[in-house]
Amino acid sequence: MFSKACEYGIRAVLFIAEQSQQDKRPNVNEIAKAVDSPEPFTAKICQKLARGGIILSKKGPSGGFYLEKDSKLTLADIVASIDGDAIFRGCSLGLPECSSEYPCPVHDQFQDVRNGLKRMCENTTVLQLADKLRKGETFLKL
Amino acid sequence: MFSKACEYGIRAVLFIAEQSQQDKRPNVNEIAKAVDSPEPFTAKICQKLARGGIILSKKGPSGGFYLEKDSKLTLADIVASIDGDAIFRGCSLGLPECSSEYPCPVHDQFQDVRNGLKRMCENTTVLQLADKLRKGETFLKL
DNA sequence: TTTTTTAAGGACAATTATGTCTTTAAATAA
DNA sequence: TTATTTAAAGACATAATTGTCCTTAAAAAA
Repeated sequence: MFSKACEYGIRAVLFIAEQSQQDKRPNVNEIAKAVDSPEPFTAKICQKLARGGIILSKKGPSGGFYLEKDSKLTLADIVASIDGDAIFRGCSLGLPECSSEYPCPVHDQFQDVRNGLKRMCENTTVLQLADKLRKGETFLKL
Repeated sequence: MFSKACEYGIRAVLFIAEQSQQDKRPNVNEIAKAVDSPEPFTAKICQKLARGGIILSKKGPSGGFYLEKDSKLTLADIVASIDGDAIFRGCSLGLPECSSEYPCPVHDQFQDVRNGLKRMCENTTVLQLADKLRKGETFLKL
């Protein structure tokens, strides 16, 4: 469904969000440990997310990655930033010209699934998910 | 969402189904042209589908690929045969132990989307889709 | 039987995704 | 100011996916 980079990226952002709520600013090493991902690859992904404005970063001692306290970030923002929006928009059979006027054989069937996915990702905020994490209701590794 | 191999595979099977309904048995060259896919790669995918019992094949002159007239094949069968069932079952964040007792942060949200996808793929038959193709209501390329 | 047509199979090549390492630049603290 | 900590950047390595090519085996037609 998502690329590995996107899986790690979502996990990383959720951890960063949860830490930010506690006024912490984890560095790559801490993030990689918390979400059980390869550290240098995680660094790459965090860089990309920071360049894309999805997360904020600060260099130097006690630096690291963080989110604004009132961030309105959604799952959809993270996914689009790493994997692009093909999963929300593209034809599931890869036809470049697929549309309702010129539909692929599964156009209608996938429309519903894709819209469901899109709506869910747009309506799920990172802060919501971080709350559940903090309460120990959900988990980021193992 | 799906691998390229799976996209080509679904398109190939739908073309084969539509041709089978007209008692034709297209060869790889005809399939690749009809669905606009690279011929040798398409051959590989058709081989795999034939080995998996998804489609039938016949060598020699006037040979090719075909389906039984009363095939009960669904989209889910094709996807599972090429990409496996991770898309229907696996954790969207890649956690190996994700479950309702030990859920990842997006477990509940994705449950619905994934179930929707699964149900749709299981309930959509290849013959249904081939009918629409034959009537010119849907398209396999461009 | 021979030739032709086709799928099957496997080796190979190219591309993309995943993952690592090293150097540089920024920021803080001493 | 200097040393230390950190992200940024880019080169590099590995693995997986995508794609090609060539040989073999099967089947039908001539």
